[in-house]
Amino acid sequence: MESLKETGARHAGSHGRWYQDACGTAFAMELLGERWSMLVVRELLLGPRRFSDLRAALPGISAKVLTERLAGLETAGVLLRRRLPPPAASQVYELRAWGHAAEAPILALARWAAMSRGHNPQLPLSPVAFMLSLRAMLAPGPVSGAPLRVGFTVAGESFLAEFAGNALAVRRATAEELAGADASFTAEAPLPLLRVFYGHQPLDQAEQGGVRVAGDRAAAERFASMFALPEKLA
Amino acid sequence: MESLKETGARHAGSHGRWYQDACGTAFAMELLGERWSMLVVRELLLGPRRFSDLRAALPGISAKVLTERLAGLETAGVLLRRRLPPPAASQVYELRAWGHAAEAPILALARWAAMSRGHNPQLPLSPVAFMLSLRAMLAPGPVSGAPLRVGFTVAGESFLAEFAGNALAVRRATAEELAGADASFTAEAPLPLLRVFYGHQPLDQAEQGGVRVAGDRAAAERFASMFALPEKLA
DNA sequence: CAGAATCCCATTCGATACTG
DNA sequence: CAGTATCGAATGGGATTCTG
Repeated sequence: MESLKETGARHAGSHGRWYQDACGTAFAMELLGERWSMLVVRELLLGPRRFSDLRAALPGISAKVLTERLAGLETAGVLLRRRLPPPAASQVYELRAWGHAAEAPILALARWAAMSRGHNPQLPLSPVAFMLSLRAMLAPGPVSGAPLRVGFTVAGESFLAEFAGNALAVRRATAEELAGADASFTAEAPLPLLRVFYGHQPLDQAEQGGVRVAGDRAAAERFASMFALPEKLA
Repeated sequence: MESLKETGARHAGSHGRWYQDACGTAFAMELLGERWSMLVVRELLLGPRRFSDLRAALPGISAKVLTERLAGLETAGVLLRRRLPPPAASQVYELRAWGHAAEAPILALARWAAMSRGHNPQLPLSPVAFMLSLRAMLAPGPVSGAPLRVGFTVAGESFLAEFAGNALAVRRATAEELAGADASFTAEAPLPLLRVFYGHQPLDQAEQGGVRVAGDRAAAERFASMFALPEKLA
């Protein structure tokens, strides 16, 4: 058993109230349980973001609260603040290794919530949240098949999804990388893409609704069929 | 109490402020993100509990807050309140199927928190939280081997852990069921057991520290060696 | 024991205004 | 753009009391 000294010291990043509970879940909720904290981490899971990026992705958060959450998460050791090299005089927030490991519980929560009736997928969704949903909702089991590289451009942000060996990796990408993909989806907003990936909407119908599909159409079809929302539970 | 006015069809169980976000993580945090909510669910994961059981397991929660959280979780569809048959005139709270499915994200959060330095395992721990930690920290990979049934009595509460096919099931048990187990651990509090399961403390040393080991000692040894805290991340 | 009802203070939120 | 400062309003939560 590790030493863990500190008689009565509080956890870093704690918000002044803390559970006296050794359970990891309790500790996790001290770190991520404040309003907005987990969504801030979510937005950082696909790479560093600036203050204004985060505000844009989290409609409803105020500058004050975002500032407070970023400071708390930094103190907690979840993320760090990095100043970009001179050309760009700006600052970005970036997850540390441990912060990045929060992806697993975050996706697990998303899968759980999606099993609820009452979950409303019509609300706004950030591009990052949409891309992460693909990782959350990749149908399990032997879906395998040939590797697949699929590009996404959603609301101006580009990503590359790489499927290989029954796992799906997602990262931000440049236009050049998207050119090398097997297929690409482009949309002004995530909502029409949700219809394709979780609503079983056929591709040609989606193209009426603001989705552009480029590249190998069969690959796009196969990729889209790999995702499904979990069944609802009572 | 919340009156649920408003035409806008808010999410059930929402606490009046809500994220406008279709992401499942956001919805999950609306349901479980309030202080104490997730820990209440945790305490129900191994079966129904009474109001006073929950208060005892969650030191620091007030009657008012517990009442509010139970009401909110019931409205959200996570749990339901059941009146026991006449002999016992009391009431219990019980997870619904969907509520029970929250075990996956709850354990994922626990694993994540355990990867942090700063996690203090010396704090008090409820018997349920300890038993769940076994499910969270079962070492992955081909640990297999013969099935194993191990009893636990912690602070007067008894459980049976059944390992088979690389999976570990845990449930409450009666004294008779414990008698049929391959081995049994008994302790007044979870802390000394933590030293055995996560601190690599040898059994005979643990027996100096308030742990009683009964039954097949080799089985007890093998079982204890199946668990490990995840490695810390920076 | 199980909870509802009150009281009341500390914290927190969001909006707005302001600054480098 | 990236925050800070301030302020009124809402909420949270602990303690206490009351009831069946």
